[in-house]
Amino acid sequence: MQKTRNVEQDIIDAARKVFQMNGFKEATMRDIANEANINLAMLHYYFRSKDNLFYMIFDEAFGLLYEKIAHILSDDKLDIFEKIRIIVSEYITFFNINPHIPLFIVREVIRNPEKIGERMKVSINPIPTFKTFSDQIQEQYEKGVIRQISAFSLILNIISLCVFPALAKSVVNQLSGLTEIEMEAISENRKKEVADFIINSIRI
Amino acid sequence: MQKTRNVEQDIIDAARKVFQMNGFKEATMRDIANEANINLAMLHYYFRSKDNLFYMIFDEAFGLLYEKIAHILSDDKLDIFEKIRIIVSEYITFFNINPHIPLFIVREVIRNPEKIGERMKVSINPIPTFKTFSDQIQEQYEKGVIRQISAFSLILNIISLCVFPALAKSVVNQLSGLTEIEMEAISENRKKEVADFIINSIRI
DNA sequence: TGCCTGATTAATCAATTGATTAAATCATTT
DNA sequence: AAATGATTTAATCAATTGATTAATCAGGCA
Repeated sequence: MQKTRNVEQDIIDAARKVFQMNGFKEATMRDIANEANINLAMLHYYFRSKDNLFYMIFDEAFGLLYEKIAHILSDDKLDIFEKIRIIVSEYITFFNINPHIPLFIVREVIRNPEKIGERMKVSINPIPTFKTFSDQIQEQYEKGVIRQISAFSLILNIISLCVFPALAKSVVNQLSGLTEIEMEAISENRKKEVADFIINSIRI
Repeated sequence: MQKTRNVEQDIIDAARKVFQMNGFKEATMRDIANEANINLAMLHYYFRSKDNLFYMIFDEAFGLLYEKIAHILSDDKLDIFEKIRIIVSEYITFFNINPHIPLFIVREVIRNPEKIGERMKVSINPIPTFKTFSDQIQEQYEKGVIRQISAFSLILNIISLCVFPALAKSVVNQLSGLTEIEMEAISENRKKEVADFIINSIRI
């Protein structure tokens, strides 16, 4: 009772894997075809060009990343500290599941800043998100709850602390000789540790 | 009175630029030859293969990064807070001058973990550096000066906060629409801001 | 000067890769 | 069953790229 396979979906799954792992240039249509268990001509039959396939994957990846933080930042039922804890926890989990996404995005932006920059902008709803969070920080600062910091800096610091360790995981792995399981435990620990680190830093 | 040009040095400079910008696979020997104002055959005449050239550039980049932090961490005349301020300042400066190095290294480790992992290890003197810093943290914790944190976590956080913004500069640039001069000013500001952020976080 | 060694060049090779084509196969409808 | 349109395949093309080769050039030395 095998369901007839969905070739398009197989291709997208294969493309996601191959593109995220290797980047646009190093990914080959033949690799994607193999991964999807079809041949090269079929791949071009379903998605006319490498560019087509690629932008589909890129938009999806960037959308996932952006939506996650935007959604939390603009939630007006959460206080600053709750937001920090949730973002840190969700991002660290996300990057454990999708370890190649941050490098993938950074790499492609560097390769083609104008074109990729455009695509990122269309994914972004023009930042009421940012305004909400920024006001919230200002408010808490005026109440004497936290030190002065710009929303920009705080968000950049949060993302830095979540993304970079995921990005550099293979480097740390190689240099430290830790096992996969040990790395996993450290990463799990970091959900609390990083949130505490950030909160301790801004709380007066 | 033109000094006769040093072709080897021209090649190394060209290779550094092209490899760091594009990574191993996307960099072409023809690009390097053009950048060095020689032709392809000359390039192979001086450095037999692309691999040869590449590892020279990789070792240099990784060595620079590592030596910088190792040197400061193992200096026993500096207290923890001084170390943090110096590392943050020097790394932020360094990544402004060499914006492609972090991505370059991460990318190549992912491309070829075993081979590149080996090369990184030979650049590293087996970490008395790390021991010194670790002891120092433990000591300050016992004196009640700082909160408990592992040397590993603290170093990872410091590096994350210095490297990631440099890495993601092109993304931020595209999304924010800030000018080069504004980005430069923010980066300069961050030297103090990031050091404060870290120190506030660990100081009791 | 004439030779010799190292530097330089143009041409070419083989492998890889995105893309296309034309033929073959399959499924659905009449 | 025949026909029609969608799917699948193998073969091929042109461009790119790392590497090599053979020929040429430059300049120091006998």
